[in-house]
Amino acid sequence: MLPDGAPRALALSDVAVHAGVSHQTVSRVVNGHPNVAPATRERVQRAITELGYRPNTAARALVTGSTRSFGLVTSHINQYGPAQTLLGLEKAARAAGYSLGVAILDDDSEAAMREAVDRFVAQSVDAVVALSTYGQAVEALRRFEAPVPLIAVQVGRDESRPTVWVAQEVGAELATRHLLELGHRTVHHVTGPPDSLEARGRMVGWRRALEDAGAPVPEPLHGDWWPCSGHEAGRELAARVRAGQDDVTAVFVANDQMALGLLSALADEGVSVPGDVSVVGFDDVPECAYFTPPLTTVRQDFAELGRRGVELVLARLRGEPLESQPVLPQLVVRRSTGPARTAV
Amino acid sequence: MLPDGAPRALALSDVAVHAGVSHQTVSRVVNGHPNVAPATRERVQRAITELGYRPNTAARALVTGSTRSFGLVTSHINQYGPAQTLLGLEKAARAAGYSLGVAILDDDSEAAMREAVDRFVAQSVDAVVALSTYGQAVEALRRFEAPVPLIAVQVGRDESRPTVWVAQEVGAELATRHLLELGHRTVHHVTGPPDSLEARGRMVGWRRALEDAGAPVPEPLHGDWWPCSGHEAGRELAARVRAGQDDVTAVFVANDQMALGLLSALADEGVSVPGDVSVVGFDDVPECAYFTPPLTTVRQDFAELGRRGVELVLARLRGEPLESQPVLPQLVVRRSTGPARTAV
DNA sequence: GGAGCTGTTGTTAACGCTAACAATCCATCC
DNA sequence: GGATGGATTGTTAGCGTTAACAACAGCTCC
Repeated sequence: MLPDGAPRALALSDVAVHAGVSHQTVSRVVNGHPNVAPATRERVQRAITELGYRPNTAARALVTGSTRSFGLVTSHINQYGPAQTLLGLEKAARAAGYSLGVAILDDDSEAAMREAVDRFVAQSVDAVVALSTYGQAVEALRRFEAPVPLIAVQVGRDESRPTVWVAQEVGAELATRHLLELGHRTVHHVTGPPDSLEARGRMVGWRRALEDAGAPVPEPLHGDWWPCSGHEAGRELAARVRAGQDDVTAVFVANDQMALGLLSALADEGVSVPGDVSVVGFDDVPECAYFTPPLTTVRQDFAELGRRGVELVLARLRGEPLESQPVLPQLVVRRSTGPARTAV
Repeated sequence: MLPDGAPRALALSDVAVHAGVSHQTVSRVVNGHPNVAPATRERVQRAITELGYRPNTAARALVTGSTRSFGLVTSHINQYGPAQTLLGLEKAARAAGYSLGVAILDDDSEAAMREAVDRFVAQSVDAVVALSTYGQAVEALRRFEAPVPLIAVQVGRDESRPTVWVAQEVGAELATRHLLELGHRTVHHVTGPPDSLEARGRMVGWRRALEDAGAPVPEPLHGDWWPCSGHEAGRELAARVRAGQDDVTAVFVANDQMALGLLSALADEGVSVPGDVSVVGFDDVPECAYFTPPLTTVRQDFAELGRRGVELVLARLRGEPLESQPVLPQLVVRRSTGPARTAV
């Protein structure tokens, strides 16, 4: 009886015997080297397909030092943006002949980040991509001296590392200006978690748009990306509306999920959207066209982000510098925004 | 000047020289073998930490034939369920000392599935986990003769392969019975895509609950998991409600996203939920407590699913059979369901 | 006190691949 | 016609690790 099913995988030498050449010639064919006679090449090709040979990645990695794989470090992969970016990354990596390993951080600490990167380095990945990480983890990234290229995706601009990012501020300005142009005196803001660079970028853009327009900058409300925090912010704002503080007529919420919670709270409290208050979100998740009312929001092209991330990695591996341009977000107007009521 | 930054990674032999032992002794310490004198072990340990040595995964894989890694094949990772399951899988794999590679299928064809599995096999992964795949891909999985264990997660029960799954029918029965118990004469159903095993399971459970109760089984409406298709179904049903077909008082929608679309369509058409029609979803995504109205739904514990998937893989690798029990879903009652109006 | 353990360490040979070099063949050129 | 050179093929070594075996110490036991 055989040890366990598989009778030992095929090696180069098996193919070589079958084709009547040396193993090195087979290696040359497999790797597409020039200087193999067409007839030989074809004979080897045939032997390969007949036997169903696949090169052993581990052996190759041992001698070349490259696994043709990337490591992806991320947290919050269960959220729309990161998941969508992962999709783009994997596809682009695969197209370039690389495979993708993932590590999900248990928390956003430096230790977790360091451990994940270390594990990838031990696996001899060719590069590590850090996706949408927060707080300490981002700081850590900045300081790391890894023996492989370290690329950051979607964490906002970072001078110290190669980075691919969406221009968060631009998106936030777009949203805020849209509301101001509708005649709102000012725009309130529900932020994301303070240690998220995306959240900070959106806050910066919001503030800048207000200041540029000479509008007052109200104290922002703080959220954590989840609908629940948006709901709380919504209750708070609804209370102010009912108390007659009529500067609350427009809200820019830092992501769509929180906007959903906010809409739900406003509806509960009898505040009409967009009649009393206009709301803009961020991300353009597929659901938001079906919110009540359909949500005006800022679309980020996450798949593109993933693609550019891989592009940047490949450029780095070839030793080219390639300065990446930010991906630009777009405003998507739906029914949650409307003109400000004319003041009393 | 050095070739390119890294001065060559440390090898066992470097540590051996530093500690004054043979490389094999270092290997024994690294792998926790018994029969190393405590004093030696400690000396080697110290050398390891001083030098910052990390074993080379490729070399180890070459000789052992195991990479201590799993491959995850999936599509639709941008949806809540798969993403959440990935989280559970990665964490459990890491805890067991395995790393995780991902392959995302471009489409649900057999060719795509075969190619993904092949790539993982060439990478010498220890096992391949297939997550929530559809159509041809699932069929393909059934026929594959891979040289590594192939485990299916979340695709419903499958006699031919080790499988971890949520009892979809049970969840669907829970939802349907809940509506019947509220006094609805029958329950309409919006399905998922027909080639999804989950969708089929939910339809089976829905039908069974109706038949058990002696209720009529209406023709189901077909969706594709996305909010847009739920919206269409909602318009269709709203039209029937307004046409006076008063058997449309309760709908079980195969996932929460479609339920959102449906709620939005009903609201647009002036159909009150739960006044005129009660709605139940499936998944319990974090948003659904903030839908208008908050959605009654069926909760699946995806993280648990991931954990059990890894458990099953590990059992297989140890050669134990381990028959996995299904994960049981739970009904979460919110405000989208209410008693049927008493008939005219 | 020597046979026979047991525990500890070292030596050697793989694993499957690529890189470097050597060898061969054949055409071309003076 | 032999030197020159390019194209093609083969040979050898080594990547860093583990497995198998050998070697040796120190102990127990009769």
